[in-house]
Amino acid sequence: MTLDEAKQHLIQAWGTLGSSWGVSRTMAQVHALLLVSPVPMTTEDIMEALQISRGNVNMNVRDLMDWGIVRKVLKPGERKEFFEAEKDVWKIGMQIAKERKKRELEPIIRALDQVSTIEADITDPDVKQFAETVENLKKFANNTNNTLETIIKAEESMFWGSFFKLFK
Amino acid sequence: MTLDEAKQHLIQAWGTLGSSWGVSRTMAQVHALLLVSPVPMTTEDIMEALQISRGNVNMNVRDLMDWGIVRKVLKPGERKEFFEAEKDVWKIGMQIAKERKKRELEPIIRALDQVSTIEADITDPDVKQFAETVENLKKFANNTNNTLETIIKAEESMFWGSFFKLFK
DNA sequence: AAATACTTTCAAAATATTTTGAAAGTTCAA
DNA sequence: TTGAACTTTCAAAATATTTTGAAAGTATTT
Repeated sequence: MTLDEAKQHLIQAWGTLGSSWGVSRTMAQVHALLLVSPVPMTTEDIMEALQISRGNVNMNVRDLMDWGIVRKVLKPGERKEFFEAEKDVWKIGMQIAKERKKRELEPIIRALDQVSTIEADITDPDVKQFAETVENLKKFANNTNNTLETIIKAEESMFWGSFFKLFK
Repeated sequence: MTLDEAKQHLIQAWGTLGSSWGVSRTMAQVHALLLVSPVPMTTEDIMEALQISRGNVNMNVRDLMDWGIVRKVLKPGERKEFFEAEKDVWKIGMQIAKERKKRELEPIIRALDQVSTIEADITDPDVKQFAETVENLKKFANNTNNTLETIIKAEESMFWGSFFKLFK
């Protein structure tokens, strides 16, 4: 398998993985492409490599930056913008966990809290089952939230730990 | 908020959550509906509650059964099939983790292994970056896989633990 | 101030996914 | 064996999502 074949394989697989986790196929592919590139790429490089339009690249790169896993790089003397992906796989995982927690876990916790304000007769089996299920979902969601919080905090303090070591 | 309003809210929120995690909105809604129902429901009950077609209900219920979080219930003397959701939230979580591991994590690990068979000059920086990134992705994916495996196994042995206690 | 070199936006087009419903299939009782 | 009661399938229709590309916007140089 040549490098280009291998890259194509990986980009395809990453796109498929993305789309089964609710991330658009193309966004995942752009991410994979930047991930395996040894140097930052321009919009045109990406258009060329994935055969997609300028607008599409622009949009997906912006989303990846919103996720905090791709950065804009400006080269002195160049007008064009370059993009590079975070290469530390653990950091990528943490960043995605952090964002999904904020974007998807916290909203569902708020929705569950809302829905708990139901005022009704607890002797009605329908009401009872509902209240109980919601209560259990809340517990589970809060647990997940706290666990992630702990891991993310640990990760960040480890980062600052190594950061400060540089100055010892 | 009345029970019906609360149910509607929850079903909506669950649908939204599902679709941001790559599960079809309707499948998540059917799941939520069964989750808060105190009794098993028929295809027609579900059609009525969510205002969707028979074929749609049939398909989504089948998928939920494939995920192992909804069961078919046959009532003696009734021709119709009833469906009920697993109510134990922790079990639901474990079951989903188990399935996604099988359906999405393991395939990507295989893809990464495939892509590592690239035979090329390691002094080429392009090849080097690629090999390194793939290596790191593999480590991360295998780690995740093993962690899940451990949790699932622990969960299952706990289940068998409590199961056998019944016979003491 | 105008020209150049880019980036961003967004309505329309293309594509992908989901939904429908009627026909085919199945099961069971008479 | 037939027919009634149900479930499943799947091609076509509806809907949702993604993609395009050209126009508008922005920043920099001359």
